[in-house]
Amino acid sequence: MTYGSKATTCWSKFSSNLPELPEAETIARSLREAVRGRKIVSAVFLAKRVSPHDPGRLPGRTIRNVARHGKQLLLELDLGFLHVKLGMTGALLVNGVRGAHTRAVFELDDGSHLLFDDIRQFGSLRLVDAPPGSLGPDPLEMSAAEFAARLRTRRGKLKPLLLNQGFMRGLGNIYVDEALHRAGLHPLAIAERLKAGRAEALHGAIVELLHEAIAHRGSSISDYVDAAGERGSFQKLHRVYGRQGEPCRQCGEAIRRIVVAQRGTHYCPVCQVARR
DNA sequence: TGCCATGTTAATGC
DNA sequence: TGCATTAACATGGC
Repeated sequence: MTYGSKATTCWSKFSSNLPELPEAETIARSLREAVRGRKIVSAVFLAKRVSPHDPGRLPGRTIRNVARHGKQLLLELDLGFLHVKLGMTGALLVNGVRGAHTRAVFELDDGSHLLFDDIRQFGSLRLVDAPPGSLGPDPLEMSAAEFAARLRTRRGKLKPLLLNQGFMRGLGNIYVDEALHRAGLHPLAIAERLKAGRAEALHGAIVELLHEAIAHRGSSISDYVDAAGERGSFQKLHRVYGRQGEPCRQCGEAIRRIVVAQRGTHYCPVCQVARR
């Protein structure tokens, strides 16, 4: 992905590939500073796939705040919410350069522009009256005991369960693999069979992982170079994701890659032993 | 060239 | 009901 050029310095890029909770949090924080209090002057949608059904409601609305909801974003307006699903390649750019993958352009009352770029168009923008209620709790807003209690009721495998946004919102493929490694749990382990202590330890690993990733502004796994140097850096600290064949940082064993629930799944066969 | 990567949703079957 | 499986969507990268 390339947007703008190094010669163009007066814009900021709030994006990441494969955005999960830490990337969405990073985007929300930086976007909040840039657009809070701004009024939307005009909104143009360039792709039907990603445009809301009633875009005419947007002009004149004031953006009161920007919140993260799992791995999604909510622009809180003075009338409803603009619900942003980033999908795999969605990006929100303040004063970005309009390009072939720009799907929406919002003109704001201070003269700035907010772009929604999305190469693969898995993302969407919708106007809603209330935050979506169909997702599970946020891992950062849930106690370890609550998490363990929820795990206990599930008979599925850990990997697909943690990817399931209805069970818990915010984790995607990268952070599920990283969390399971930190907790020493095999991706195929059955949720309900975990002892309470191990379930709570998994929650602790998830929270610690997410906080570290947020501190590093998330993971950027594409090779683009941002003019402002605002790429996330957490990809350098991945312990298993994308490291198949490389030595486990904990024990030296080669990281293995298997497919679970149609997703590449990375784990250490020594540190993450399947128990029965 | 054709497959892979990904998140989400839907469909189907057990 | 929950869980597994498969497909669809889009497109750049290899």
